[in-house]
Amino acid sequence: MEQRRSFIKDLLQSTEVDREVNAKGWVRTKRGNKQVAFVALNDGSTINNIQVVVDMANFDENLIKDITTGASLSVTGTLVKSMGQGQSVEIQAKEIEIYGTADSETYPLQKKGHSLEFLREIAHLRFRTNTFGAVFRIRHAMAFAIHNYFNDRNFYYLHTPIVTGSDAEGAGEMFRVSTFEPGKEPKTEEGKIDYTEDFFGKETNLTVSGQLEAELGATALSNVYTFGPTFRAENSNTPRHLAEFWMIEPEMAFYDIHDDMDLAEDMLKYLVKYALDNCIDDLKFLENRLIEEEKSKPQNERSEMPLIEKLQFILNDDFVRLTYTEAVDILKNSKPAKKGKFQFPVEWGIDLQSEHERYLVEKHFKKPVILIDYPRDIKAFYMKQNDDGKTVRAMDILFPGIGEIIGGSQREENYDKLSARIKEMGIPEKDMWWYLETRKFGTVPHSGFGLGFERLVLFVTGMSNIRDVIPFPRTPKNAEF
RNA sequence: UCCUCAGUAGCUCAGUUGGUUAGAGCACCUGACUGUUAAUCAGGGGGUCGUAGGUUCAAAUCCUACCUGGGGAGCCA
Repeated sequence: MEQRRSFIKDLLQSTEVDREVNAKGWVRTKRGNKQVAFVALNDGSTINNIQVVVDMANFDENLIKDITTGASLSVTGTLVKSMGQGQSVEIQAKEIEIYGTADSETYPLQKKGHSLEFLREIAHLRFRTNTFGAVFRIRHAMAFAIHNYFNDRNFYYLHTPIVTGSDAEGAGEMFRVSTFEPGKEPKTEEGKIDYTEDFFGKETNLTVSGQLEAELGATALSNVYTFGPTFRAENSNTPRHLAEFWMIEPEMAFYDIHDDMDLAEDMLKYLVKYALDNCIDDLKFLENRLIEEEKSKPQNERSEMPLIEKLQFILNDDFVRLTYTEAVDILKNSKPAKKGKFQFPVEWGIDLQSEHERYLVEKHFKKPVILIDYPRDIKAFYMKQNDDGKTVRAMDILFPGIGEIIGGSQREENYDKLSARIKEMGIPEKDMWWYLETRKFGTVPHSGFGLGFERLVLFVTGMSNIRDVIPFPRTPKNAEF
């Protein structure tokens, strides 16, 4: 009788031995001698492999030859207590079927470790490594936990459009969406491209944010969130930026900026705790990988604490909350400022530079920091204006090593103030009529924020390049796979 | 986009002030070994030194441009 396939994760936890089982997966390593071979098999259900013991006497020599790193197998045999050290159970193979061989001369993955840069060039195969297996299992867990978190708190998952007709958000350069043939665009009498002839009858782009649409949902459903792809055509070449990334944007009616911060902090802690509770094997692996990697670095470039401790540390303490103005005072009185070490001098009104944020988070407070009440001139039009006439109710959450992980604000709900600000900033009012109408009819105080999903995964996995926490990174000059 | 560092075997890297036939570890192939743990041991094959020019008797090594990648900055999530 055909044995039903078990996941390796379940087999490894099983105490029920001396029974026939079937496992399917990919070979990580094979070792042994003329009498017996040991095959480490992995099926992605866990970072751990199951050891398949092959008594050479029972199998065709050519079959065993084809079992090389990367080959895919179905193994039927007896789950037994391991005779060797290093694992509690193993499969004594009775039957082995090879689905696909992997020519050892040309298969790019080896038993030994590869650099992340090399693996990025073979992103179609990197899932098969321990590191990327761990990263993408954790990425899944975080996505799942986000839906859990919101579902448990009366939030509705709102699907905002990927193709948008408004370019008012001002969140960055956009990718145009058009069905015009390049070079053959119809022209108006003035010689400009005539978008009324285009598929949507107007100029359209890929979304840079679902926030404005989410606000519309929140003014009826109370609490909504979006979780979808976001596109920015910025020529950003850093380990923290992607042209295509995923963003979570909750939007809550009747929330002020303090409720907004409470939610953001609670959610981040929930997600970190979820990873610790559900992904500990993968986290342990990533922690060790990091320790190994940092051995070759000088002392001062190594992390201050191991990954798991760093995650636990986030849970234990409240995030520091202070105003932009207070932060500027701290920076002005800081050692680096007095010694002229900052490349950019600190002055009230400037947008804080990376070096300033890093000082606050990594040197001064040594914990996550939430900054609020930024100068209105450096923030978006929709943020609620404070009574001082100078600042807005914005909040940024800064994480060590990541920088801004969340950016949010209380929204301006006053029609007159909002439309005045739109005019002031030269945003085409005719494109914003629908947004403004939510302030005309039954307006409510409301708030929201945007969480960069990859930045979250970056923090939780301890990886250092954002291109290694999304399966197929899209960056300037790179859309391979 | 700017600054900076790098590109040598399938992978990771060494290669001195320019000087014979460019090396190592791992991987791969062959062989040995009765239970291995990224197995071990012995042997073997494997290179247009990122690309294109230039300097020189002579270039992996020096110069210029370009390409690719890392790190930092800006833009931001």
